[in-house]
Amino acid sequence: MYEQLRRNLEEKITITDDEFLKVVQNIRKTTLKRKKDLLRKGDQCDFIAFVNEGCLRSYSTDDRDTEHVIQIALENNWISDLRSFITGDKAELTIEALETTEILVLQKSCVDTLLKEVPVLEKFFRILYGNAYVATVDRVQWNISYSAAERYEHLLKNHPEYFQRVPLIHIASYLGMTPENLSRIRKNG
Amino acid sequence: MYEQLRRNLEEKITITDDEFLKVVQNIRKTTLKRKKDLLRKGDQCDFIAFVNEGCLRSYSTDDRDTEHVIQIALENNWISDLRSFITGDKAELTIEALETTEILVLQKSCVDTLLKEVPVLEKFFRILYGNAYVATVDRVQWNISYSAAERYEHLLKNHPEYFQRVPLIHIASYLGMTPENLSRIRKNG
DNA sequence: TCCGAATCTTGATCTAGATCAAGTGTTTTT
DNA sequence: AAAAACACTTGATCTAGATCAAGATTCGGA
Repeated sequence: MYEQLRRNLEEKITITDDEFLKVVQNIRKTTLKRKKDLLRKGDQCDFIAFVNEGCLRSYSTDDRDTEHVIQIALENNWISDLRSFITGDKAELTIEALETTEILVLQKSCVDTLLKEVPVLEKFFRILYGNAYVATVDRVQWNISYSAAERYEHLLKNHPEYFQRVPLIHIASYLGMTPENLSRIRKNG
Repeated sequence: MYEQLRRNLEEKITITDDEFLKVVQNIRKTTLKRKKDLLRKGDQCDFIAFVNEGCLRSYSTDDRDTEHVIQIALENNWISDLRSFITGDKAELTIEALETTEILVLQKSCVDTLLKEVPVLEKFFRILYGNAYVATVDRVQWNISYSAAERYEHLLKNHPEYFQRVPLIHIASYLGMTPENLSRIRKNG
């Protein structure tokens, strides 16, 4: 049940059975059906979620009601509106299940308690934020520096699994282009 | 000398005189002349720098040798190639002084020691990474969602100080547009 | 204080990618 | 099993912003 989570933590930190038990005690397991929202824009995001099985996307919605996919999270990844989680501001993102998805939810209030009980988690969160940062900087640089076709090739190389699981319409949005354009790129390139 | 740094730390954490002294002992003060590089692409970025006085920019360089400004850092801000700092990979960014600039440099090796001596800095770094993340997500969302003119208005509102200090050519790059386009937007809008 | 380099502006043209529109194919739900 | 919603493709057109070019202005180092 929690082995996958434990492995994920141990990629970043060393944790004792006792400490891990404390983590588990602060976790809530949930299953979401396809199309169901884990978080809605405007609510406060007071959790981070670990994907055990399934797939979610987070997206923002602009003035013109256009959706922009920010993150795609398959199993063994964390998803949240980290900005809202960190600052306490209202969420700008909506998080939606793309398939029936099982997640482990870690509430912010629990995190605060846990950080005192299990200080090594400070390191875990530092690394988690660091990785989130690196991934996002990557995206900024790619969006700035490369053409739509180049961005597509890069994602296909680095995340081929997305193309097996996620509708192209969401991948196009994640890549910052229209589905029509992605379709044409796939046809030619 | 170090009051500004102390205030910056205390915006995020509570730190004792003793702890702060340990931080200061691990810091190196440097002054950079205009146009001089603090970091060059390809080197490892083994530090983070706090700007005491002056102004720096970080930028990436793509295949076509086009520069893309990633960060503008005036006094009281931290600058680094955080990705390289975190992962140990070679830096993709160059950091250059835009004016004569005084910085406080915190070496990665010192950070590792410091984190053991002053555990509260784990929290500081977690927050620093968190803020870096939030700022970067902001940028992704703005670049995705808004037109060049809207991005300009937003930056003008949130960072009017940039327009007093930083050449428009770098601001244009930061905003993801050509200097010509920025010039026209400023003329009309 | 002067010279060269950097910065900024304006005009003319070009293009990657968006938008609009319509049809086909494929899941999901009932 | 049928209907409805969703996903994908292809074509025609449009446009924000890039690129190219050239002149005017400002800045900063010797």
